[in-house]
Amino acid sequence: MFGRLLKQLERRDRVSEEERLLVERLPVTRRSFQNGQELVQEGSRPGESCLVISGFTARAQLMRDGKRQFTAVHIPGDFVDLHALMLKIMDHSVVALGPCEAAFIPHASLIALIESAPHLGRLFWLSTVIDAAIQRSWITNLGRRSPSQHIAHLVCELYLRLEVVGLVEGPSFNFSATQTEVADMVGLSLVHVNRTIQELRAEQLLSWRNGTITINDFNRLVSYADFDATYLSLNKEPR
Amino acid sequence: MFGRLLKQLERRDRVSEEERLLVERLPVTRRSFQNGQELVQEGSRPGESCLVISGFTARAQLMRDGKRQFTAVHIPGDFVDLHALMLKIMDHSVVALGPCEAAFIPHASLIALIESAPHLGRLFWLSTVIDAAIQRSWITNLGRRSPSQHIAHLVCELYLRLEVVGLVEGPSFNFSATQTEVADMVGLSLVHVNRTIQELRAEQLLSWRNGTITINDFNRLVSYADFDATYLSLNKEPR
DNA sequence: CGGCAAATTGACACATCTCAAAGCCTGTGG
DNA sequence: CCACAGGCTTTGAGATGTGTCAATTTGCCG
Repeated sequence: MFGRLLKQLERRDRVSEEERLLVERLPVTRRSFQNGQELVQEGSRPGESCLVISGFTARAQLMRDGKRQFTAVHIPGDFVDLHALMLKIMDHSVVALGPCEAAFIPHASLIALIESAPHLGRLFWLSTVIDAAIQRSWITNLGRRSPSQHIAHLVCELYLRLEVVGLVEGPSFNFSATQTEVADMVGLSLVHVNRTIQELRAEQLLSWRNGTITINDFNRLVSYADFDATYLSLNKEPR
Repeated sequence: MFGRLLKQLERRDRVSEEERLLVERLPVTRRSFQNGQELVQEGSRPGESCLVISGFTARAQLMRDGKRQFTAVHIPGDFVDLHALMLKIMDHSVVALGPCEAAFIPHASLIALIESAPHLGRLFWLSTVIDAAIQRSWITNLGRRSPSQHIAHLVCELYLRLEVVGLVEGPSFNFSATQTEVADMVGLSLVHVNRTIQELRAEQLLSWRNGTITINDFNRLVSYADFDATYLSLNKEPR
C-alpha cells in the first residue's frame, strides 16, 4: 500500500527502518474511483488526507462559467492531499483521471506521527513543497512556453516522476488522460491540443497512442522543451 | 522585524506568547536590495531562508531564450524562502520589485525551532502550503481567465493579502511593479498588459497610476474576476 | 532644459479559439 | 459475426485574440 510513497521518500532522503514502520502502520481506508469521480471536493473540510495507490488523479479548479483548469497531475505514490492537513478548507478538488485507488488517512494520525517523528514530518512537508515547485513550472509553462514546448515539458515531467515509482517501461509509459483532459492541464482548447500533439509526433519527439506515450530520444525532448529537472528534487540528501 | 509575519500567522491561528518570543529571538541578518537584485539565486543552495520586511519581491524563472516568468509575488511579512529549507537546491530565484529589505535566518535555527515547537513548525508549513494554493490560482488565471480577468484577479489577491499586514489604506494600496513586470506575472506581452489595464480603467473597475492601485468597488472587481478568497486561508482556526 | 525609464499608440502578422462535421475505435446486443 | 451507439480523435474554415515592431508621449530627476 505504501510502497510507492516510500520509493518517493527514499529517492529524496534516507528513511530509517523505524520510520518506514511508522508509515506502514498508519490506519488507512482504501477506496476506488471511476473516471471523473472526485476523491476530494473543492470547498470541503476533509478529516483525512489521501494518497494515490494506483491510477492517475488531478487537482481541478472550476470557474463559474464551467471552464475547468487542472493545476497538477498526481501519480501512484503521491500523497496528494497532504495540503488539506494545513489548509483545512479545500481550494480545489481532486478528480480521478480514469479508474484509480486511493488510501485515506485520518488527520489526527498524521499529526501524531509528525509530532513523534519530526524527520518524517519534514519529508511530508517536502512532498508539499515539491508539489509547489511543480506548480511553479506549470506557471512558467503556461506563461512562457509555446504549446508544443509546454506539452513536451509535461511529458518529460511525467516520465521522470513515473520512473521514480517504477511505472516506466523502457521508453514508454502509460498515461490515460484524454486530449480534453490534457487541454485542461495546458490551458488550451481541445482542438489546439490535438494539433500540437500531431506536431510533436511529426517532429518524432514522441508517440502518443491509446494512452501510451513513447519517447524515442529523451535528451532531444528535454532540449526541445527547455526542461530542467532541478524542480523535481530528485537528489537524495539529508532534509 | 517580525511584526508582519506574526500578523499573518495570527490571522490563521492562535499564536501563544511563548511562540511569539521563540520567533522574535531567531538570529537574523538584515539586508537591503535594489530593484531587480536577487535575494536568492536559481540553482543555488541557500544556508538560510529569507523573509520580506519591506517592499515587494517575486519568484522568477528564466528560460534559455531569455524569457522570464514570475510565479509568485511576495509582500512584507511573507516568509518567502521557507521552501529552500526542504528543497535544498533552488528551482527559481527571488528578485526585488523595487527597493526592499529582507531578513535572513540560518536553516539550523529554523530546524531547531521547528523541533522544539511543532505547532509553530506547522504554521511555517502552512505558509508554504498557502504559497502553493496561490500558485494554483495563478495556474487557473493563466490557463482559463481572460487577460482582464487575470489582472483583476491578481489585484483582488494583492488587496486582501496586503490588508492582512496593514498595507491597505481605504480603497488604495501601493504596488510598485512596472507594466513589464506585470507582463511577466500574467504571461502576456507588455503591450497587451498596457491595453488590458486601460480596459479595466475604462470599465471603472480600478485605477492604477504611479504605483498606486485604487479599487472603487471591491465587490464588483471580485465578481468581474470570478475571485474566491478561499485559497488565501484567511480563516483563524487550530492548525 | 535634457535625458531616461515607463507608458501608450498604431499597424500588421500570426496564434488560438469556436463551431461544425467526419472519422475511428471499442463494447454491446441481436 | 455484424450493426450500432458513444466516446474520443481528427479535420476544415472563419472569427478573435495576442504578439511584434517601431514610433510617440509622459513623467520624473538632475
